[in-house]
Amino acid sequence: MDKRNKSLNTVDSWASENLPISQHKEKLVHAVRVNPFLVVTGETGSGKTTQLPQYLYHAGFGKDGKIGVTQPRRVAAITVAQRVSQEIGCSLGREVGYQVRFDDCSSEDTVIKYMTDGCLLREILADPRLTRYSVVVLDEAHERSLNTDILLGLLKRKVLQPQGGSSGRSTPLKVVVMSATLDTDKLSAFFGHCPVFTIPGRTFPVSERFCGLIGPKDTDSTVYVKEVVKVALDLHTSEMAGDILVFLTGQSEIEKACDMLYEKAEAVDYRYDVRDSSVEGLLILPLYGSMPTDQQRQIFEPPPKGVRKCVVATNIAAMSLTINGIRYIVDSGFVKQLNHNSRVGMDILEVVPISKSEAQQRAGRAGRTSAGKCFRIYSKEFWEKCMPEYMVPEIQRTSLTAVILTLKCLSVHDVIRFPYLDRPEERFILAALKQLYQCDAIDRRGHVTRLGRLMVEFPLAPGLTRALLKAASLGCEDLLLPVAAMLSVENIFIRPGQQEKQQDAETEHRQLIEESGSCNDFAVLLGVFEKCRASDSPSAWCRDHWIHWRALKSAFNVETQLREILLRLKQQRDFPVETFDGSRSELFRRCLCTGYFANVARRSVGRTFCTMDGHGSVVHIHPSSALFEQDQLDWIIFHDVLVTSRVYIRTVCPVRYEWVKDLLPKLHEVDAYELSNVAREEVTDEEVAKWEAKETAKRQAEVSAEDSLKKMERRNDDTSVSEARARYLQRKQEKRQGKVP
DNA sequence: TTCAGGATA
Repeated sequence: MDKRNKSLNTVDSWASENLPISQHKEKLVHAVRVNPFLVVTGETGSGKTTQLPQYLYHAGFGKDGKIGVTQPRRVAAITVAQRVSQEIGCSLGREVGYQVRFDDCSSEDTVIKYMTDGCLLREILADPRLTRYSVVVLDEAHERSLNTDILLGLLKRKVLQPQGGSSGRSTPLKVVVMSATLDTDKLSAFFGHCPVFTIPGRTFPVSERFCGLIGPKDTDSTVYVKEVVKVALDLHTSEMAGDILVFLTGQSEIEKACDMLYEKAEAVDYRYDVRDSSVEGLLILPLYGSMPTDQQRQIFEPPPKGVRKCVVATNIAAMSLTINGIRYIVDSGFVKQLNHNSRVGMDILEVVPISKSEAQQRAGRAGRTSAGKCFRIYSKEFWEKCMPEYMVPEIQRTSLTAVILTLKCLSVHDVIRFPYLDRPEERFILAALKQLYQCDAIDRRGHVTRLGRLMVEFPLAPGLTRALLKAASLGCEDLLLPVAAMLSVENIFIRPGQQEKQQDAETEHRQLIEESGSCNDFAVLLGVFEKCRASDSPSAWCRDHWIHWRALKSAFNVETQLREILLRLKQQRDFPVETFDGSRSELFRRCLCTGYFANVARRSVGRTFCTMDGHGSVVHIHPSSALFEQDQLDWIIFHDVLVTSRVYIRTVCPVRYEWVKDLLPKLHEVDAYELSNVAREEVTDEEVAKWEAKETAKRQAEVSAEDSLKKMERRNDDTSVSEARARYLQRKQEKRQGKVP
């Protein structure tokens, strides 16, 4: 083992003493002792993540309970726990441990527990008062992950509620929120203007330059690949030794840029054109999430002598990976972001400008080991006019269905007035409530049903969980468990960039579709899962069929986890049991209908379909589907929507009208404001019974399908939300005046 | 007639 490796693995005892945070040790411990809430801010390199929990541990905070520290990402939770266990001098999993999905490395002895924010949220479901913790530290709060945002709101409430003997905790829970950026005033105000503790960072200065190649009018994102290449080559010839990190948006852009870099570097011999005589060549390396890990090794190794390394990466290099030796940054100024569009009720992957704080974080990647330089391809004007101060937090961009169910299960009934640090748009919350009502997770008054309590246990989207539970009640969970697992991992079908290989892959995939023996994409997924698992060499089977082995391996893991959860729940006495008389194919598709009936579409003109969710969007079946170019379809359900050149639906299954017709009224009959439980105390059981009787009568009156479709479309247009609110308020007022019995 | 940024339980 060489020296470099050794120094990476040993913990130098003086290092932690030398960190910027160490001189604030006593003050920090005191601040936690006297305040229920504390905000700690400090740049990367301040040592707050590794040191603060240790200070609290040595100060005795671990005597009354654990010190829990959350991270938004798995790797961070694991590596920080490793580091801290070495510093304390215990084996990992004893006094210092971690817990992430599929990997619990903690024990009864564990006092400092690092975990993902999602893990802590799960723990709160089982133990709402967090009786096993004395301190909870939410780290990286500035990243504003969905789970951290929910935890912020929950912890704000938990600590303010009176606690004592009966609640199972002797001392009040302490909450520390750690954030890197300067937006700490908002966090402090959120927690009743709690104190903010600032720790100076230890990073090197990074000079920033706007190259001005992209201005506010350059909305066409294809330009930035070319500009980024130009700037990277310019700096290669004009700057002193040091590696380059280029930020781009995605795999295809990165591959394009790498091709161009190679081409140009060959056309002009850059080895003889560089300012620094110690730099001879350029090593170009792509880096993105779905890249095979064996190809990533070179990225983290120092380049050969005389060679400058140029890593072309996605945001993965800004968030979760650190590459040593980077001195130069080339920032495209863009990122791909999944945004929920509630007007069409779909998620759209968009290329958007990054925020100023993200740009600063990207620049900071050049100042980890020495002073660096950041080249931004956009103009100062672009910075000022197009880039927001902070990123829109995840909670305001994504589907809230699963999160709202979690809140409801934690007795947060009025989910609209929950203390959000940044409130999601009301229509997003209402849409989530509606979806939960549609899959029977909550009742008309917004209360969690027995089914909803079962559903919250699964780490899946509620619609998929509903289909799984339906199958379980019918005793055919073996059909849905693999499907649920396959749909919760990344796409398993490989689509290579090269034309020849692409055709090869397509032939293999078509073969798999035919072998599944049915025109149903869900059945294709089930077939792939079963065939691969049954083969002698699953990894070779994947290679032969152009299937992502990494994705399938993780699907096997997820399936096992889902099966364990289901087994546990099935032991409950009141687990639902149903019977069904029909073919296996029909059984399978009817289970899917139960979960996905909100995603139902009907044939429209030609090969287009029209969604029946009230938006009435025109959609196309994606060319990768088994149902693509099928002419005999009428009603279909689908798993998700992809908006690119057209609105595509993927993972499709044909259904019969009789299977969905009884479910369809549920798509439009409900008043979403009632579900939010704004006026829980005012809605009586009798009122609900009357309302339901009225709805049944209305349903019976709907004679033809055509009729109900028209009604649905009318009721669910853009004004439906305001109308619903008006109806609700009117009823409330009438009730107050005694008009309604 | 196609194109998946990054996470998470």
